[in-house]
Amino acid sequence: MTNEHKALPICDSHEAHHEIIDKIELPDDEHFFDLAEFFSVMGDSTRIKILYLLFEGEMCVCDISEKLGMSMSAISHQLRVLKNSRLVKYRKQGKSVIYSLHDDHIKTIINMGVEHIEE
Amino acid sequence: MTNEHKALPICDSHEAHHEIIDKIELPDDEHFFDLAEFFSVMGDSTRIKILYLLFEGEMCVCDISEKLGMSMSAISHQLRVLKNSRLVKYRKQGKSVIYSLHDDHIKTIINMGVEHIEE
DNA sequence: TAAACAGTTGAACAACCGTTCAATTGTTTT
DNA sequence: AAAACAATTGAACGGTTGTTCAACTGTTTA
Repeated sequence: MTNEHKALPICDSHEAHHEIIDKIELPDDEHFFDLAEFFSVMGDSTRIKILYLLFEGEMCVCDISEKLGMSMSAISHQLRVLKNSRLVKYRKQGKSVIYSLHDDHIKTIINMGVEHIEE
Repeated sequence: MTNEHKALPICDSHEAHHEIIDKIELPDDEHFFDLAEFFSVMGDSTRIKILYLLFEGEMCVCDISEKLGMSMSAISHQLRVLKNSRLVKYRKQGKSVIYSLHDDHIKTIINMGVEHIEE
């Protein structure tokens, strides 16, 4: 850890800019980390496809796997990520594990994304 | 490309499930790709920090760089990503390039993320 | 109890991504 | 015209991530 503070750039008009930017208070790094992590989870097309399927109702791993044409293992790995971020929940029924959306506001978030890319 | 269709799993109750899941129509792959790409752009803490700063008003690369304690190069690379996704826009002023939020609904999207992680 | 089945898990590999570094562009100042 | 400055760019490096494969768990069926 011999890292010293790197000399950061200071542009000519900084005397003026400082008055403004010094007043800005940002949340902790942890806040940004969590937020980025959440959006990262949405940032994979397989996971978004799974969420789209679950818009229609609960579904077992096998169904999702078949509908998306992907291995159960791949789907299971992704469901774990979605579960950890509280985007989906599950219940067990015999040999099956049945997944569903954790709650309904996920649809809203995705729709905001849809609006952005379509505008 | 000798890849044949892999044998996909079919669970016992699929006779029943098929009636439901066969009816589900998903958008094209491109739709999911674009959507995932958009959320991926939000899925990096440096980029979210930049957007947070721009909530407060327009800012040059130099200011952002100093406020976040990161090199101008790193910030510039990220601003390019944000620009390509139409999350920020810019204008030139002398030697400086001044960035601002592309529009206001970005705040809304981020706030939905904040709500999710805080609930 | 053994076989079949739905699902999970961990390791491994390739593809992707963010930062650094050095070189470069274009504008302004001297 | 030369020097200083704000910003961009491309290559390179290390770290992360998604899928595959094989092994495994737990439940149900024969």
